[in-house]
Amino acid sequence: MNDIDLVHTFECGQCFRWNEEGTAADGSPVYVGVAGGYAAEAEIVPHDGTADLVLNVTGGDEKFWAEYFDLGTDYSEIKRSLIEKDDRISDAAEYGGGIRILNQDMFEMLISFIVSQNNNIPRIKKCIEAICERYGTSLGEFRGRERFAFPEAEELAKATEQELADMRLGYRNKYIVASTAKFMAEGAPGNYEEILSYPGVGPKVANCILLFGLHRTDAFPVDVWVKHIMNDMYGFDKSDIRGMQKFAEEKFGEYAGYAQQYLFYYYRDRKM
DNA sequence: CGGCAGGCGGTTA
DNA sequence: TAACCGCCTGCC
Repeated sequence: MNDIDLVHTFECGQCFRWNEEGTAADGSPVYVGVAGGYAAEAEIVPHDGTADLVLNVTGGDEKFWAEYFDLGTDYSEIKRSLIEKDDRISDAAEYGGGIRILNQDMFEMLISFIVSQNNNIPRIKKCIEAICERYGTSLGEFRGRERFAFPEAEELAKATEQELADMRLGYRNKYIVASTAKFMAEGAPGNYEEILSYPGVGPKVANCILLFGLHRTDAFPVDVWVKHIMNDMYGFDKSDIRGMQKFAEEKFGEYAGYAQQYLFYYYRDRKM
């Protein structure tokens, strides 16, 4: 399989619990993370002129991990389709060509993207790790460190606003407590309107949850970076979020989420 | 010290 | 329904 690269996949802003923790003999990065309540190590190993994803996991069957890494999707076809619709995206689709949109847990996405608002990635990761260590189940030691699952809603429901405030989550503490309670009471949200009804969830966060938690690949989250990009590449006024959404819907359709990830990853490395 | 960051929610007009 | 502003915190 050629359309997979761990740096592209884990550094494009979609997940917060995978980190490069070593290097393979050939110099390629080795990532360690937790997904679905299992700790895992991931690396890419060259094989017959292509690349194999090799996992060392503490649990989860082959089906789970294939689904998690979206291995059943033909990304070459997606990139071809996007470039055909708009050749301005071709450089970005090539640059981040190994991105895979992970199939992640809905509740984890809900809380993680609430934490992400007005925040940067290193700090988001620290906050989420602190939540996992305090409220999540221990998975025992893996690769030299104790690992923790992201807490289930019933586990996180034990958290108080004060505890979360003490963990430096800031004004988001109220949203986490309220959204966890809502999730417990109503079950997982299934569409944009339901996601948007969660406290602390606005349009940007809701689109992230749609894309990463429900794999709704037509979702197109517009954050400040995407505003910069849409202004720079397509001339949109930075305040015209509705225009950007409409453009993405009409131009990229069911592949808008992939387009957003390629553009985001491409521009982020260029530090506009 | 002030300004800002990968937004949201409440208040205005 | 658009525009504005306060907000926790960390970093510059």
